Amino acid sequence: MLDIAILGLLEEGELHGYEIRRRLRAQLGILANVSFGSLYPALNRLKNAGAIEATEVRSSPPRERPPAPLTGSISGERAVFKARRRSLPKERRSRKVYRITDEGRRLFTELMQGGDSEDSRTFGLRLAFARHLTPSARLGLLERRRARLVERLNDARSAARDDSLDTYARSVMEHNADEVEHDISWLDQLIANERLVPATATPTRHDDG
Amino acid sequence: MLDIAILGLLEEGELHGYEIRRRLRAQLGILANVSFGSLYPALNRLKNAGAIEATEVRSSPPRERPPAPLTGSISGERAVFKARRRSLPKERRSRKVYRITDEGRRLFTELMQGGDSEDSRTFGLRLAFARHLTPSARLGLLERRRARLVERLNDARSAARDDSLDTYARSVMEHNADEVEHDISWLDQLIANERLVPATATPTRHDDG
DNA sequence: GAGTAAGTATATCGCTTCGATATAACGGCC
DNA sequence: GGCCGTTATATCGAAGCGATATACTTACTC
Repeated sequence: MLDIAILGLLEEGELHGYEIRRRLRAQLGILANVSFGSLYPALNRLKNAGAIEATEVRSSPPRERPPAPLTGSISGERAVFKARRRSLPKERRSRKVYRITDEGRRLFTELMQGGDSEDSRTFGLRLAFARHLTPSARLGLLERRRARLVERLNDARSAARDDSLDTYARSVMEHNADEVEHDISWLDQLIANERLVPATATPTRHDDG
Repeated sequence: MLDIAILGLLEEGELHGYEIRRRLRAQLGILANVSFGSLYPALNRLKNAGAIEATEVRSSPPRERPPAPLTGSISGERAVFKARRRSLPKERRSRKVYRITDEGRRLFTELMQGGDSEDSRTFGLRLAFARHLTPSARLGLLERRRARLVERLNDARSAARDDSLDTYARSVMEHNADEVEHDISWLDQLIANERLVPATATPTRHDDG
């Protein structure tokens, strides 16, 4: 699950760990509210699998710090320090910048297609990166998800009919079923849209600087 | 999370592992689609914590049916009997029947109240067992959840406004926000209902067997 | 200008949960 | 009699989470 998210982000450019997490939270919200305790192991896992490469970047702005504070020119150092504080908010401490490999791109495609999107998070993630899929793969993703939700709706409705449930449990079950229904009609819209504009769809390729 | 579900079920009568799982799936659906790989460790955990007790039951005489205090309906019993003659003789191999203790009841109350219901599953589980809470605790649960969802709605809306998102990602984000909004108005109804009927609320105490 | 709070960045630990799998006993079926 | 499906308990490895540790920088306050 995390693998899809990481590879999907790295498809668009190299990033370091902290930034990956920041973007996942900002762009995908609850879908990928990921903690470091899962992110860093996931990055190592992907690195060991050859899906990504890491480069250690030392905090090296073009200007070097004076090697030794030998003399009493404290004011000189202070000036440098001050100037630095103003002008370079960019380079911080050592980071590991991750870059996707060919194997990673292959794996990404595989993960995007394969398996069924059991939970809504995995599906949401896949759909969020759906521009990387071919139109037919995209349609397949939507339709498989829809089929699964129809199954679930049946279960949810029959669970809600259970006589042994009290007010609260029943309310939860009914709300649950309503949400699944809502999800299905959302998917129906997406599917209809896919079918209407098969050729016009998403010229989202952009040249990266 | 599982602890709440297990203790909540055992509040209403003693059950064995397999049956606990069956009921969780049937009655709570997606909320507690639990696997044995989490159920049995959870049962052992609770046992070690003194929250539940286990009794090994050897293949008892086929006459007795200990497990089901669910319905009092005659037709239901006849149906069970008939089904039994055909396919399921009900008493099979050795089982471990679990029973909640006083400590377990204390823990259950604590888990039901404590912490914030971060994910919707934990909240749904708590609400499904809300009849065990006092009216004020119930109201608190609903209001804390509502507050959290309002926060989340802000995040979701601002994430959906992000210009860098393509059609698919934006659709996911917007759908997400819509669902949160829907959740909030559902909660508003529940809260209004709680406030309207504070005395009439849920005399759900039932005499068992 | 010193102290400190907050932000950036990587990493690990223990715990929970999941999916897969093993094992075992029994009934139904051909 | 052999095999499959159901009931039942249990364990394993992998994945993910929350908490925590460490280290460096930047920003805010007195």
